[in-house]
Amino acid sequence: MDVKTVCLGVLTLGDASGYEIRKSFEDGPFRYFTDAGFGSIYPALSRLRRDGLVTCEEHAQDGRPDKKVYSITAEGHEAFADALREKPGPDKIRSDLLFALFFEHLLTGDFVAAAVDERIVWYRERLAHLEACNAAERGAGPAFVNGFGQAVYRAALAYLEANRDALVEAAGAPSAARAAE
Amino acid sequence: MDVKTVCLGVLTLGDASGYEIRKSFEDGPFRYFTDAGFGSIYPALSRLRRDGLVTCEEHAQDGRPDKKVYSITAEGHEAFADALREKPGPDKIRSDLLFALFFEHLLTGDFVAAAVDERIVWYRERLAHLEACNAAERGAGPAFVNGFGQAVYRAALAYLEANRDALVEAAGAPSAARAAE
DNA sequence: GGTTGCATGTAAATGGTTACATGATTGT
DNA sequence: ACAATCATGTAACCATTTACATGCAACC
Repeated sequence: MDVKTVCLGVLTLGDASGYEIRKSFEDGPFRYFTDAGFGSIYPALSRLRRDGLVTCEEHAQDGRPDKKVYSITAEGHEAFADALREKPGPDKIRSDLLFALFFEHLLTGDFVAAAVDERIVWYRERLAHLEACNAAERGAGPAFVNGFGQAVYRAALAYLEANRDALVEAAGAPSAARAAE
Repeated sequence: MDVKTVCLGVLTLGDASGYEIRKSFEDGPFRYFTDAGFGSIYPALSRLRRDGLVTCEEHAQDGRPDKKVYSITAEGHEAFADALREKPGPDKIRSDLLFALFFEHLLTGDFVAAAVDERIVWYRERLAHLEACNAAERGAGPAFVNGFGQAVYRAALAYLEANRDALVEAAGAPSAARAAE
């Protein structure tokens, strides 16, 4: 999903500034779809405005730059609905860690153990965040998406926990063995 | 993972041409890490060669362009091992479909049903492919990665199958209802 | 005094996709 | 005849990331 479409999606839920949209990418449900920073959001909003898909109202503030609050227009809604109906591309899992672990024979047991343990903690945090969301109140769509995320994270976490030791042993643990002597 | 590193990784498994590397992105285990096309692989190989991380031997062929077979060098191996040891970024799931389903209230039941059913078939195919791979023979790393993929795909598939009907109903099915009258 | 949060944006660099360009062979 | 497979590569375009640039307020 390109940044423009995701911004449009956020704006269907209510008016927001570029800063607030970014925040919603950090905390909100969109965290699991995009991680766009200011450098892509601000240009995206400018283009959406130029194309008439959003409007912008400036609210003066003291000691800070004007807050620009964006609202989606009727054309924006239409463009967004069109984008949603486009044939979605395939789901993708991208994991630098998994790529590295594929080459386990080039790594030490120490490294593998640390990396997997760190990822287990990370998945536990993510899962707790999803469980705390209470997405059911937001409607069927958000609940479905939240549930999907939970299912996938739970599976990933369980797999890492169950297979960590075997992989660490296979990699061999030179410095750990030395320390145990 | 950038294309250069993935190419290096493929070459640690054996010499290959750009064309063969691309093929391995379609069929092999790297399918789950990248989907780079020729337009990124050929420039990546040129840069790797320029930087001395790979060498290239041209094999003349009749009626076809020379086949350029690349081999990883000692410096290449070193650079690859360094890349593997870099702190991996977070795992990412990117799904256009899930994004669309979040906005279920803007979609028809028909659309949701078709999209989810299609994705169920897609996950079943992917899962079958992973199960057929017999990654265990290739070593502990490949087996671990393959198992992870299976675990995640199985969870995704089971979730879609279990929650499809509820989401379709929530979206409402205007044209289906009309047809049933 | 330093960090975090609020608030906006630009510019350069990176990286990747898509389309183009070529051309023989093999299978339907 | 047409599509697919083998085989390479370039060029234009697009999107995103990263770094820069500014500046106040609140908290520790």
